[in-house]
Amino acid sequence: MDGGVIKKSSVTSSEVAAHAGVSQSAVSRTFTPGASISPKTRAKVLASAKMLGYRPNAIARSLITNRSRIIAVVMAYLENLFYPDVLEELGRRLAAENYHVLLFTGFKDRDSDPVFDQLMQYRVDGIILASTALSSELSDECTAAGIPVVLFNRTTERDETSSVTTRNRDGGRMLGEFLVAGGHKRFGYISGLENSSTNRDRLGGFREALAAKGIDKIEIRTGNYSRTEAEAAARELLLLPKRPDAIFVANDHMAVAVMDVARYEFGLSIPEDLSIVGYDDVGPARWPSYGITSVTQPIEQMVEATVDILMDQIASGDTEPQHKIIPGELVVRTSARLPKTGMVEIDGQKFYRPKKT
Amino acid sequence: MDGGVIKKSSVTSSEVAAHAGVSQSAVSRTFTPGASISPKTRAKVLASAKMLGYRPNAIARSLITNRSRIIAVVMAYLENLFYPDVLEELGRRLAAENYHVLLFTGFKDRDSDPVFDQLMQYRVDGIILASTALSSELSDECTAAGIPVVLFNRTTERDETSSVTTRNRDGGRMLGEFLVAGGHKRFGYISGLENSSTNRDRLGGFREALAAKGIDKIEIRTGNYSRTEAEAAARELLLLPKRPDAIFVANDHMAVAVMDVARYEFGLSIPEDLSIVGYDDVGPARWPSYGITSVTQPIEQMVEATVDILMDQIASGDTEPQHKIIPGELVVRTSARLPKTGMVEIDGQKFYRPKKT
DNA sequence: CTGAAAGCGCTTACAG
DNA sequence: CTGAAAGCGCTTACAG
Repeated sequence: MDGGVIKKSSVTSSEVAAHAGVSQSAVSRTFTPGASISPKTRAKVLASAKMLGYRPNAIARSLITNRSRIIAVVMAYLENLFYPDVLEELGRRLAAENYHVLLFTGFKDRDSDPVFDQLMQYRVDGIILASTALSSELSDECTAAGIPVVLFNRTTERDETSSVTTRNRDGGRMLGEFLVAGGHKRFGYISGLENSSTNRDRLGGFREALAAKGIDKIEIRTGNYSRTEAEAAARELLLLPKRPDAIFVANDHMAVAVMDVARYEFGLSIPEDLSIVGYDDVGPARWPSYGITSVTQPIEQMVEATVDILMDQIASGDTEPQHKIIPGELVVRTSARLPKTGMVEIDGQKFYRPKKT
Repeated sequence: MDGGVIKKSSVTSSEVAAHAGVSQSAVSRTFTPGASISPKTRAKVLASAKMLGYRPNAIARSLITNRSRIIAVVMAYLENLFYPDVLEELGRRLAAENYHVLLFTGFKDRDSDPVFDQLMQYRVDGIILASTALSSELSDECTAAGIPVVLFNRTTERDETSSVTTRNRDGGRMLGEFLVAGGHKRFGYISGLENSSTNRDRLGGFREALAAKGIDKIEIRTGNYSRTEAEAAARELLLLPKRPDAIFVANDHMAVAVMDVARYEFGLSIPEDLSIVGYDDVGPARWPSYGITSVTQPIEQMVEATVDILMDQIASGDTEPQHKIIPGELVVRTSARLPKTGMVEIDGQKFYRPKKT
């Protein structure tokens, strides 16, 4: 009795061919969707393959097709649950397209050149940069090599690289209007990475909304998307002689830390003493301990757009930059005082949608 | 003027060889650490390579060396920050060994066979299973193919696959002793996946500690490592006529949800009305809103052990299962009433280390 | 539909 | 140290 899987290092298509009594080409065609092969031959091959435990070698296939079916994902800030959520959705969507994720973590800045070198060595079919920017030389190099690159949740100045973002400026503006309508008087802002496009746009929109009401003064401190730095920034703001009564924190990840500092170090009640709003609508923002009023970044839509751009560019070979901007929505919870009007409730979830005047 | 990077699909070693006036072998040797090549030839090659924008094709190299330098990481539960932390550390440590991570997410159960098929096609050099078990056939198949597999934070019954875990039984026991010493009388347990080894061990140790004090009754509900299910489990426990005064939740991710339910749905004070302890010592456990008394799972040590096993087995070709068990420690915070004795404070961090009797 | 053959871009004995 | 050559495991014209 034998009948089991052959215990050998790796079965090749030639071995299967020999076993099935066909050519190696026939084996290859059996495992190539759409190749011309008779049902009969195919069945023979499949039987032998199963018996021998054959699996096509994706490496050898890649070498010849010039397609690795691998997408490099460069992602930092994994401690911010927004990114693990994105990663999971990316994995799902790419798997559905029969692509795989080669993950590079821990590159927050433009120090990504070494990682980039490795991406290139693996001849990845596309690159998703979720929290890093490439230097423009690298970006050029990808374009030259015909490898599509998509920036996720970030743009570059000259828009020379494809990107998927949400309407950060609108979001910042909505939060500003919301806080003004809530009767707040003194405003603070805790920034993310100062030179990141999301940070600039959120602050820009916020400024604009306040300016429209004649408010020009915003106390700004830097949090760099880091919990620890956000805590320090919060302490500075809350120690101010004229303490803000509303703080916009550039993302929920930091907003959680800011709330903890306000409550547990300063003994403040939220939102009675201090209103806090964030951005992303990430997990902890929805936990009852925080209930952060926030602007959503719809992960599924963002990921879908990212994968669509990539698939399109891989198929067409045209890496002309594409930009997708997705609207977000202001979700109202308990971390900020409410305006008298403009609240809408849908399925138990509150939104702020003031009448346009 | 030219002098820029050549805009071509991909530069090969032969092109570099032609440009440098050497053989293709010489180019290969230049990029193979330890290969015998004269400094002079090497310099020539390097110069041409740079000028042409050459990067060795890792795919072609893999085909011939039978080493992809890719490790497959299968991971689920990314919404539990423990796992993103693990992922980041794994990325760092593997990168240091010049390995890369091919990530497969979203496979919680033994439904991992399709994903497994793909791992195999990419001829990965090793597999890390962080929240999935392979069926034993698959495990056998990896062994047959000589691919090292390490279970992270999980073991199998027959210990036929290498694993890295912490002393979950000891941890459960310590938590039990801690709660008994704290004067609690009625105990609840919210489980993780019931058939996971970590869950069984944590509960086993907890049971043992209580039994040693003559306590046999534990109200058990199932949380399956899911926030929503943990909330439901908490509601059931807190609705009991004789409500527990101490609940051990199988991990911090669920414990956070349980605390929120206790406080915001039942209006309970923690730890006055109810003590809660968790496991993992994950980010939110340390946030002041929660301050969960928990048992640490030292991620750096666990990841180091995992990578060590993998590197060892890849180098030696010997995939004999290895098991590494790392001790954890009971970190005391504010979510549970304190025992009168046995507390130790080190660097502002409290631990429970009762004298052994 | 099928097989023989070339070739993807490398590494690595082998001979010099 | 160096080059010519074989070969890794496939895909894909090409001819039949």
